[in-house]
This record gives sequence, C-alpha cells and structure tokens, in this order.
Amino acid sequence: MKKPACWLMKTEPETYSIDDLARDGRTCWEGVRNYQARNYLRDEMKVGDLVLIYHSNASPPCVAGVARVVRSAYPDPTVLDRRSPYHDPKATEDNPIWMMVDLAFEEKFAQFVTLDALKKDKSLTDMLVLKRGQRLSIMPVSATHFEGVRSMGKR
DNA sequence: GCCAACGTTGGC
DNA sequence: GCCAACGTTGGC
Repeated sequence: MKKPACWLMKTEPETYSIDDLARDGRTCWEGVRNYQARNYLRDEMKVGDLVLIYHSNASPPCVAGVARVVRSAYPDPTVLDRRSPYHDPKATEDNPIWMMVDLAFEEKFAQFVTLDALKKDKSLTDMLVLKRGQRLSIMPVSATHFEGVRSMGKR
C-alpha cells in the first residue's frame, strides 16, 4: 500500500473556511481553474491523500487544518452552469476541461499556523507555498513538511 | 488599495 | 511562435 501523498490547497475563508468544512464534514472542492492545479488534481491526487487547508486573503494568512481526499478527480459540473462564478464558456459536456475532488474534514488546528510562522521555521524554507510568486491553489507538500506544519498546529 | 508575479489571450 | 495587453492572485 502506497503511502498517502500530502498537499496544500488554498481557499479564501470568506468563501469557504475550515469551519465550513468542519460543519459540512465533506465537500466538493469546485472551482479550480488553473491548468497546473488541475493536472495535480487529475493525475496525482488519490483517495486517502492528506491536505493542508490554507486560508488565503485572510488576516493573517494561515494553515487552518487538515482534510482528506475521499473521491478522486471527476468533472466539475459548475463549468456548465452559466450562473456559477466558475462557469467556463469553453467547456462542454464532452470536454468539461476542469476537474474537482471531494474532501472530508479531518482536523481543525487548535492554533492556526500563520504564514509568518511558516516563514520563521527553518525546516520549512523549501515549502512551495513560501516561494516567491507562488500562486498555485494546489501544491504538493512533502510528508516531512506536512507533519511539521501539523505539529505546529497543536497547541 | 497597491502592486509584484504570473497566467491567458489574441493580433501579427 | 512572439509578445504586449490584460486579468488574477494574494501578501502587505
């Protein structure tokens, strides 16, 4: 059995926060509209993988908790919904272009791990989320970094 | 609100 | 295929 991979996925808490995920228990992670992020979703993300939930455009920006992939990639239906903010006129039934996964709530950190705290931790300097200009909404995280962040989230 | 960084679009 | 213009992300 292959070990689960680890990821970081960004969300704006005003749109969908760790509390929303805790309340829902499980959710469809719709709205990924970047090809590289989509390729991670489609080609590499597997059921059982662990995900750091990152609050972007928050004050302060932070990792807020952990989720688990419970369904691997399938077409994102919001591409065909003309009233959805995620509607994509280039997508069709036969070629939906964009994919999504389902996530289940795993844990909310007792203490959110702020971007500032990540930057100050010497063992995390290689984390992609800390790289300059890194805007991907989905990125891989090493198991070591994942555990490091998770332990920082415990009080 | 500013702006750096990066992605996408479209004319050529 | 080049590249300028434009749009988006996201920290500050």
